[in-house]
Amino acid sequence: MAGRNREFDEDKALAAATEVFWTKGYESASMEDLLQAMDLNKGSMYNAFGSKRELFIQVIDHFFRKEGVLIRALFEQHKNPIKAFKEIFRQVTQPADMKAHTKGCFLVNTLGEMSGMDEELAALARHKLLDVETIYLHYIKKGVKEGYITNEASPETLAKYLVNMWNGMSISRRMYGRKELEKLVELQLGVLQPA
Amino acid sequence: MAGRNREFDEDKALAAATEVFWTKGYESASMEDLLQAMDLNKGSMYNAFGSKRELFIQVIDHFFRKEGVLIRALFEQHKNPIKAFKEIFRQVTQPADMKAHTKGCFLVNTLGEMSGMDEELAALARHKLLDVETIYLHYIKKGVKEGYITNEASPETLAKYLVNMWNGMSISRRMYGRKELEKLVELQLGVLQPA
DNA sequence: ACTATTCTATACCATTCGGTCAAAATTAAA
DNA sequence: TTTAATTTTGACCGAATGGTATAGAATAGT
Repeated sequence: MAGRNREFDEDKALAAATEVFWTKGYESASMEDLLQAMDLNKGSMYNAFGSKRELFIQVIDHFFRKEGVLIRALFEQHKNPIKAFKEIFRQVTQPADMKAHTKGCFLVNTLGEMSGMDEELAALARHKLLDVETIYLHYIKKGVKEGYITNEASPETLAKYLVNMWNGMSISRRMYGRKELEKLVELQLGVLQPA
Repeated sequence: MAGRNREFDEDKALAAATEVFWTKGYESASMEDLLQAMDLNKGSMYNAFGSKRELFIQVIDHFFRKEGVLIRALFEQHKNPIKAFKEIFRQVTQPADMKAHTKGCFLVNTLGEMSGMDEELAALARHKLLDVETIYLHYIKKGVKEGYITNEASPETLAKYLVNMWNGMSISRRMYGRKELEKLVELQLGVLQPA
């Protein structure tokens, strides 16, 4: 009841696959691309993950497991949730590098690509984005109670508003320069505390 | 110096191809899909359009030629540009059918899919969206002069704000139901006339 | 009527696609 | 040390991909 040990690090393999899927999208990412990035042979990959589709599902899960933690951490670092949102949107206005800028948001990309093509994978991305909304909602409620957020719309609507803002900026970042994006962030976050 | 006449209607062929590209995206739309929808054989298609890529370029051009006219017409129908924007976003909250709802915005889909894969096609979609922005800008300026729009941000920023709102809603429509989308439209268009 | 040109229709092509399989290699339990 | 389980490796596969070539039908100018 035993066998040969795995030689590759599953986490690193998933991270490498994430990069490929994120950059190219699901359809355009070929198994050859993925195997090369993951540094695996076909057999190993299919033995470990089953198929391209199943790999993708694991990649999305793996991605959000890490991302969710980061988002929560940001809100915990700031008493004022608006400050946290500013940090979140700094990823958009001041991306690490040009490639990060072009890649956009993995979940938004996936929801866009898979809608109408593969409802199951679309739903996967959609649910992760709704999980983000749930995180937002929690800290927006807190922000309203503590007086940081004064807009009279319901926290539920405000949470959706911010997810929608994220969705929009994930597209608009491919259209506008840094200054323009920063003005958009300022205008849109201003809605949370009307004059 | 002559020859046989074309038997198919180029406009109808492009419209049929638009439907396929819009629903499936560029990569996922196969030539077989396209030829079947356009009701053409390979030879005719390659003779008339050159390649899948060139067909796509023509499809995008054809699409926006019609769409640009519709958008301008909407603004001409309403003295108050905010009313026109409400009409524009009614496409999102009250789509013709479920399929139209899932398809989203052709230009947003294309910009998302092609960014990082084919910069030329991405730029094509981006420029069309910037053309939309230019139309918005024109009528926003008018709306400010005539007192319909009171937000003190520059018309240029407001135009980008509305394009960004469109981009966001093109994704969010795959996440939320009608009522929720309507609340988002209300909240976001409210920004144009602060209390 | 003739000829040049352009259309349609279909057989065909090389390449790439995701995926399978069998053999060799490795390991842990018995 | 044997045995059974598991992974790695790379050859292999059928199907689908975008694209080409060729033959025949139709239509224009001469």
